[in-house]
Amino acid sequence: MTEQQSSATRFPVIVLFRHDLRISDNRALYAAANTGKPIIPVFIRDEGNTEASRPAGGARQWWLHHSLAALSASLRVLGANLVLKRGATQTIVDRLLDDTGADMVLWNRRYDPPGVRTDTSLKSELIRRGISAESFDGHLLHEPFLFKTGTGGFYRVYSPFWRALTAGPEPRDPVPAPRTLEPYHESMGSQCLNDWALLPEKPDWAKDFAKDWTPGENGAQEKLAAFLGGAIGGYDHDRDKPAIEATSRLSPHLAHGEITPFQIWHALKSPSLAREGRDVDKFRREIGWREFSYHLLFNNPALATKNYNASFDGFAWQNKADDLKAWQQGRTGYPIVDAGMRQLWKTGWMHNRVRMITASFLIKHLRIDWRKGEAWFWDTLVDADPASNAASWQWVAGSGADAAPYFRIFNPMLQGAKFDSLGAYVREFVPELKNLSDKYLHAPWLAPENILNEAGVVLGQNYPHPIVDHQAARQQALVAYANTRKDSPSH
DNA sequence: TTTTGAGTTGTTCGA
DNA sequence: GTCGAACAACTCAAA
Repeated sequence: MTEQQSSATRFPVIVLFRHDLRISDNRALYAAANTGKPIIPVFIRDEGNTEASRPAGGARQWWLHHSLAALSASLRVLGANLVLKRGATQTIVDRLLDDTGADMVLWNRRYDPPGVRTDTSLKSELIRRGISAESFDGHLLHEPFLFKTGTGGFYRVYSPFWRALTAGPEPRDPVPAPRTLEPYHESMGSQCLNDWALLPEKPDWAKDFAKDWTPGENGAQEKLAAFLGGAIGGYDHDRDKPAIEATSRLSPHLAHGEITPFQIWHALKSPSLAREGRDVDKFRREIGWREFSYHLLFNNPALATKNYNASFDGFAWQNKADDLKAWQQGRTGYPIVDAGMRQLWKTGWMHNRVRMITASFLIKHLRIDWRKGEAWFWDTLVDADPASNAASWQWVAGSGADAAPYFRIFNPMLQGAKFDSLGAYVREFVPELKNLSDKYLHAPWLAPENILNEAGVVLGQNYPHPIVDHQAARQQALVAYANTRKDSPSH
């Protein structure tokens, strides 16, 4: 070995972690390990300004704390120490390069607009200075900047998007976790995770989260294995029933990159699942919706703040503060809505079907701007995702790409009766109604006085009267929508 | 260029 | 009780 080669191998390589908190199927980490160089894994908390990233909401911060602890432990087993830093990405990286003499920086790509901006500028700056900088896939099966319609645009409708995605080359296989990492022995002055104060105190509203969730890569793999070994068998049939554990619950793990869509895709090809073809297809399409949401966000950076369809800009929102508060606290008087909002607050997650019901209620029954709902979900969901959250709220509002028609207004009583017919979901999260019979559970105000008495329900005291009348609210929403269409410039 | 078929998740009304 | 139509056109994506 020449003098030059041996000195080249001595320079460490920096691996940036962001929302890819895993060691398996981590192509940046894998590539770093293959260089044989000492490795410095770094997580930079770059939340000083919204130009760099949308600051994590409270529930995501709780998750992030535990996920970083898990990642740190996994890396230590491999021989590397995770370095925690806080500040602007470029500044921190510059300092690390100066301090260590590292000549290579690797990371996995982000697709949210601030992340893209930050990483694009970082890469060009590093390359300009002769530092080797490379990024890898992992967060998405498709690269939004490569994925185009036949005429060169981006997809605005899900079905053609999905057809094109599945007609393309089979997604790559996952790469394994590195067996070992070459340690870097200098102290890097890592900050202390506890000092970041990511966990809530006084009150500790996340105290029940750990009953449902195990943040980290191991937790993610356990959830996947449990799902593929069980619930996927009834996925097509039961996934809309919130009382049944019929969904994968992988969303927070995906949001933090503790598992990749490549790993999920690969696992779905297992021969043991061959008999569940229909359910597997259905689940794959949900992965597809996550991809589509990122596709939309990548091509519409303001997806979380601006109506995708500008003809909604003139919509007459009511935005009553009391109504918003009642919705957030699960006190609307509509049991299925309240159950959902309380599940969200208690567990940091809400069943997908109920997300649609609660979102529809906020937007159409209360006529509160979808952005206020999006912001609440962003703050309270452990799986809050910049793409899925924004795209889904716009979908419900009717303002999004390939959105639900505006006149599609969920009826909370019907939805409750249809998808929580036995009432187990409502009874779990709205216990004050638990003794009410199925017949009135989704519309307690219709129950005769004696039935309410027997169930211990006193409307207006231990459970609210409905804050709006369904029929009237529906009519008003349709009128507001019709007026918007009349006023919109395109008409 | 034009045409064509299609488009996650619903509700209500009236026959 | 069941069923089909109306609700709104609009625009996308590919042939």
